[in-house]
Amino acid sequence: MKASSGSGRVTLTDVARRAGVSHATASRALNGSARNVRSEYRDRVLAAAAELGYVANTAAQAVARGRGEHLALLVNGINDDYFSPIASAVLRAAEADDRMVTMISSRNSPQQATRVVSSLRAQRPRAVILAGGRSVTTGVWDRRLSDELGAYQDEGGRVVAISEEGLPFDTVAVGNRAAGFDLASELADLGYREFTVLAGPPDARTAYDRVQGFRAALAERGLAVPESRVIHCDFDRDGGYAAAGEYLRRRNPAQLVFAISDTVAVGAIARFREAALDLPGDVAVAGIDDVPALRDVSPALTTVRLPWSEVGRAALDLAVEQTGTEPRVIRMRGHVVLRESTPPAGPAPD
Amino acid sequence: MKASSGSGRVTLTDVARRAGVSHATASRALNGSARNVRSEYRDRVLAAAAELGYVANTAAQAVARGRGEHLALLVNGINDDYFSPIASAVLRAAEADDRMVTMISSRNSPQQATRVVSSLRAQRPRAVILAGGRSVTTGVWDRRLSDELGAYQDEGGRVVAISEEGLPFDTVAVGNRAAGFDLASELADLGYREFTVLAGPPDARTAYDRVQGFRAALAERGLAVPESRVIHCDFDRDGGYAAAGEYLRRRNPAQLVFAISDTVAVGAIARFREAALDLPGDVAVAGIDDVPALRDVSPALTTVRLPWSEVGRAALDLAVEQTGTEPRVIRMRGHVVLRESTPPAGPAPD
DNA sequence: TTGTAGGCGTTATCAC
DNA sequence: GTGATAACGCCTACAA
Repeated sequence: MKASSGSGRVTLTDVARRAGVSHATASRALNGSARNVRSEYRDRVLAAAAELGYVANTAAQAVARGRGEHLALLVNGINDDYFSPIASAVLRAAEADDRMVTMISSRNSPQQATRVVSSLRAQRPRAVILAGGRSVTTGVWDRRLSDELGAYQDEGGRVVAISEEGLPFDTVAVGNRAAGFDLASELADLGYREFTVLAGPPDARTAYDRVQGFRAALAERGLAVPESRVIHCDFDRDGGYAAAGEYLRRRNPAQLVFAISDTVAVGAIARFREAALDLPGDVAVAGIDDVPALRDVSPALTTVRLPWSEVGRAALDLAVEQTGTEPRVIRMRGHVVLRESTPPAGPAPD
Repeated sequence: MKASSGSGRVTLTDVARRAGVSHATASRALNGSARNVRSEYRDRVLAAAAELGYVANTAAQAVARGRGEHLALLVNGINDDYFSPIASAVLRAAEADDRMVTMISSRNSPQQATRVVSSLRAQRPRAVILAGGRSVTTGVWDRRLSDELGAYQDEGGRVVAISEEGLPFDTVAVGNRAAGFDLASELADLGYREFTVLAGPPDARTAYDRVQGFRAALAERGLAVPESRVIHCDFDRDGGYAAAGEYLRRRNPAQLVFAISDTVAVGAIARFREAALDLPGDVAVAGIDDVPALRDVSPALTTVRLPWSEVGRAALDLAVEQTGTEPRVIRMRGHVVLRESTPPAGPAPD
């Protein structure tokens, strides 16, 4: 039944020989596109392959076809605590499609990124997906990286960017600006008027867009966030913790603290709790992302759920679909989830 | 400088031609092992490669050499909320080594797993790492999967298993039993005497080992967990939530609820909070894993930190090191982290 | 040290 | 439909 007996690998030639046909026929029966093989032969080949435990060599296929079938996923760092929801969404979509994905991290560095894309290029994947997202600073997209990706495209590869708009590639845009906008709208509707923003790094596009959207919605209502109430910080839990400390230090309390992400919000909450603040009594808190691992924080966090699964799905479709056309951009929008951390507020602050 | 000009891919032959040497020399200068190439030629080749933007085709290399340089990582599912700490540890180690990793999920199913290993085999990676871990049921390791992995080994590939002991491969064992043992020891020292165990699935090896260790430590002290206080559940947050509900229903309160993982513990805590229990006043809670995203739950969770980074490192070393010897096994042990959720307890329960 | 030639496992082009 | 035969891009004896 299973002949893992011999120590060597089984090749197509072996299968062909055993089936009494040529390599060509065996190839066609097993992996070929045109299904022009007499069923008798086809069966013999399939049987032989099964008996020998034959497994096609994708590397050889890749060199013969000029390109592999797998996808490459470029993330910009692998944290211990959370895995980029974007990356895991892409992985899940790929799983559903039975696609292999090779992951590689750019280590948050443009220099490394070009090196890394170069070695991605070496793999000749069908497409590379840029799962940039949260911590990507605008600076990462320097000239060389673009060149490298351009070269890859020239070679016939597809590039799909997630959440990084403005790149000359197919892109799936998550509505970062919209997320901020919708959140601010709902909060204003709840009666909030005075906000402090934990704004993330000044050069992080994602963070910037979220803050922009937030402010735009407020502006429509004649509200605003003065610069004195914008606190920049790292795009993670500790950044939120530190920023919350700064907030306390400034002694300029707001009704609500808007953190550009749930992780930042959680750090802030931890800090507030240390300061014995009552949440949401003393201050309300809201984030963006709706990270599942944080469902059980208390108070339950108001946030904006981003449609990561759909984003992953869309990215995969873009990566696989054969379109020689212009860069396409798919736009997605999250939705606000109101929870305990932002109860309805009185019409005016103290 | 950079000639991404032409739309075709640049091959070794192109580089050789431009440098005025043979394929062979170019190959040796760029990727070869023996450094037997006159420095003048070498420089010319390197220059030509740079000018042309040459990137070696790993697929072709893999065909020629018989095996690729990348690693394959088999996980058993990709969750939205957290990414297996094992997988991310392996990824980080690979990143440090500049190794590419192709990820694939077995989808928690033995049938799928064999299929999946088969397609892994097709990629001819240098090694495949089994990042099984938490949700692997013993049943997953059925005959066919082993056969498939065996065949892969026969072909010259290396297999490294993480946290799944007893397999005929190199393995990095995390001390699951030890984790349970150490935790129970510390808790007993704190004065706890009566425990309920949220034990995870009956057929999950990891969970089983943790419970075993827990009981063993208690036994040494003349303590025990009666079967009536063992509650099986899914190995995730919702499992913990449900199990905690069952605990409440049984009206058989214990001093401490031991959940076989932090995620389970968090679900339980959520349920307890809904029931308006005071934690840790009414009941203490402890878990295992020390998942970073859960650092800020309240009360802060007593747990066992497992050395995932070291595990990942070790797995990578095993995967890369050339040892034709017997299956090696590296054993690692975590350490207990006592926090608010398990304050010192009085010597006797009520 | 360098180049020539053959081979790695598949696919693709053509005659048959 | 099927089977030689030539790519595919690279590596590696082997010979020079």
